[in-house]
Amino acid sequence: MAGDPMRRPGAGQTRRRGAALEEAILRAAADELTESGYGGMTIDKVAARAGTNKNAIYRRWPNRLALGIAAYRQLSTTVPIPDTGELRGDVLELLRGANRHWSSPLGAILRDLVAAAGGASELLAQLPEQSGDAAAAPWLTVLGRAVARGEASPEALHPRVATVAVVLLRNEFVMRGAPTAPDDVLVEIADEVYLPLVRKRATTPG
Amino acid sequence: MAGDPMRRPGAGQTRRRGAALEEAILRAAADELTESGYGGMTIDKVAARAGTNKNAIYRRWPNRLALGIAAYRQLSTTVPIPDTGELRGDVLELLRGANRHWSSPLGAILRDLVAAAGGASELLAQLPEQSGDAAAAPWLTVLGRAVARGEASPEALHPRVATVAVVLLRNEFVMRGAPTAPDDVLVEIADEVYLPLVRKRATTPG
DNA sequence: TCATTTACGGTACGGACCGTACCCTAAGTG
DNA sequence: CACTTAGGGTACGGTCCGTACCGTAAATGA
Repeated sequence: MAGDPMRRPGAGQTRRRGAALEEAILRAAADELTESGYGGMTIDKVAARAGTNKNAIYRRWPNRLALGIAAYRQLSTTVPIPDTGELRGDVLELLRGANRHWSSPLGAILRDLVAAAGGASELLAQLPEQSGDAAAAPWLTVLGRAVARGEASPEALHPRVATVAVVLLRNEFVMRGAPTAPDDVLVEIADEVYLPLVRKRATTPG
Repeated sequence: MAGDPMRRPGAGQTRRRGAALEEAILRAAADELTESGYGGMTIDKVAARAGTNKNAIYRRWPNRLALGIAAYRQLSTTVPIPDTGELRGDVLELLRGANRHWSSPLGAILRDLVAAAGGASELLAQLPEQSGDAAAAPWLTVLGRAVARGEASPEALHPRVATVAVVLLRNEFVMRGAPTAPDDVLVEIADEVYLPLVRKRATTPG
């Protein structure tokens, strides 16, 4: 399973081209990413695993980072939106999902990619979870239901407000290098920050 | 100013040792950091600029990252704590300071270092602004005064709550690769999230 | 004062990768 | 069945890390 080129060694060596080859490269790159992380994803190794060579890769992607981002996109999955019936439960569920994601190997890869992009927004934009509104969508959905139930204020239906909780959690990973945030932290973020923020609040003075 | 070894070329070449040499190396590394960023801070270049060689460096730091962190500490300065007389003014002032910091070359260096540490908490802890409570201190001070004035709720005097604003701003830098966050964003963070959060709030149901 | 130990400086090297170049050949194309 | 396009094999230059070795200046102490 590791290191086996996709080409059958002895069989009729039909030489892949175009899309077929591209998919093989992406699969190989994704495998390398999950096995060794972005730092360990070497162009030579990807080429070897895909049963091709560096030419075919550099003909398609300008550099290692671009390949890494493309490969990561194959690995990222969409988040299921919880519906526990009350806001707090949904919030904790979303936070736990994010916690699992960021503490998984996938999370480490994503952090490395973001770091390697070094603020190049045209590259960052290619990462699914950076697409801003894409990341905000589940939160807005959950909040929308809470607003309908009267649990949350309509003013909270604002991307920056809605995503506060997950941004705080992400900060835990970036600053502390924590492997996994303990559940206390999630509860604290929810109870001390997020829920007070989005619940119906009195109009504030001056 | 660039590339000049600290040793006078022709003069009596008194060979530096111990602390004197260590300081010279750190100065050279800090200069390289500001000139070329962390990615451009090469061990060879640091050694050349310090007028020494790689041995002297590797005898003191185990690798490039450790040297980078040590050098960065020399560059980081402490934040002045604003006192405008009202919470909103202080918050915006602190946010603007953070904005300047993160968008400066120093901010890029810090991001690269955090990224290179890749979650190694023993390294991250060496960075001044990661020391958690150190970063929270100005916010707690400003909030403390606001609480005394009756502008903020005492419950806000909690590191995780107090630092929410700057965490959100930092997120702007990490996710978007924005050079500088426009002032609108700071105002939005303050008015939409932070101030509603820390102002006196009614005890929440359930 | 002089032998001994310690720490620097010079230099070379192995090793890992990146990204590029060349050349041959299989796969598509008309 | 030419002809063009895209893969595959391979080699190479270049950069940088981290280590090793060896001669020598600086500290140490008898």
